[in-house]
Amino acid sequence: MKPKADSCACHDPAHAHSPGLGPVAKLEWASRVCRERGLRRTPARERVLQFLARQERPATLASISGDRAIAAACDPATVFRILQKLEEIGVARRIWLHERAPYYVLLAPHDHRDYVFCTGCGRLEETLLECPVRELEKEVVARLGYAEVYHELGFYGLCPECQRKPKQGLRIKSR
Amino acid sequence: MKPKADSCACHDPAHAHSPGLGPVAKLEWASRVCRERGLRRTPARERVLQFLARQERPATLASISGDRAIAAACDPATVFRILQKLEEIGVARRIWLHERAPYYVLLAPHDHRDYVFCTGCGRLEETLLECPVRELEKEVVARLGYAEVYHELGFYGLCPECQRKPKQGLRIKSR
DNA sequence: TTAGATGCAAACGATTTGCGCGGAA
DNA sequence: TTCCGCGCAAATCGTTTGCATCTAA
Repeated sequence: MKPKADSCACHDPAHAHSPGLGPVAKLEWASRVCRERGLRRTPARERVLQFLARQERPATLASISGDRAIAAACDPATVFRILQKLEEIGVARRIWLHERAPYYVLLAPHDHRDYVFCTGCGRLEETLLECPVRELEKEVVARLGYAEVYHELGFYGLCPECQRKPKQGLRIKSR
Repeated sequence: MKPKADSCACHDPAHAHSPGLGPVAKLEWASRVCRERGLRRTPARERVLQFLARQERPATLASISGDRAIAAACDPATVFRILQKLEEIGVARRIWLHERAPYYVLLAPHDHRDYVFCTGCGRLEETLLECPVRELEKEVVARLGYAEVYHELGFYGLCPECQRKPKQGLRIKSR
């Protein structure tokens, strides 16, 4: 864990946070940061990074370590530790979306997405809406004195499909 | 659980969501909704509601059931079930703020707050900033077809105090 | 009188850790 | 040759549930 690099960990307010890189560039960026931070290159981490890079939305530890290629090659505990490390060096972020289990997202410079989570079925999708909150981050810095500020914006509601279902199983199992 | 009332469960887009009621009015509102929904009036729930009503920020199950008055009077499991029920009838909401344990907030008509969470020490405070996201909720309804939409906006960063501490214990224990 | 609430203790689900081994640097 | 990273199994943590009892209505 060398104290080397200062690669973007997405805290730079100058970043546009919106369009985002493609999976390839993302993976490249992530690998580079890992290397710069002195992490050893291991097949396990390589797979996890690949998986995350092509993900369109946050993934849980279960879904990651459940992935065919990953499950075949490495233990969930390892995946957990990899994710932990990735978060530590600012390559991934752990977020909570009304579930007991956290989700993980690969960060990437100039990238920011917001999601809608269906409280009926748990479906998760990008809003693709212009996010007005980045301005507010500045306020949090200026008025409240916080540093390295980022935000998380989540929408919750019933997706069209769940609206058609009987009023019964509306809310997802509370766990 | 009678299907009676239709009291505001904070999904009405007409609501201003901003200033909010005082603790007393809040408690009154909550009690009323409980009654209308056919919940029995019990001392345990009364205390929990009182506690939540005077809270300025989201509270965890642990902090609630750890409260002197509450701990003396009822079991954590009971508090859990009360909170569960409150959420069910739209009086409280469960949210996640980068912790394994969820937080609970008492809802109230015309009330909406956003918080900043310090990733260094876990401190939680209101931003008191004008929240621009309510507009976006409409978009989520209009463009994505979701219903009963609400949002959650959280800011994360290092509070002034934690910025002064050594770079060591910066990030809170990941658990 | 009766269905909803409660307490206690046990069960669970998912993360997190200890430990000894193996492989990248 | 050294540590970092890995797998396996066990520990933890906080939530969630089963069941018998109590109580508001």
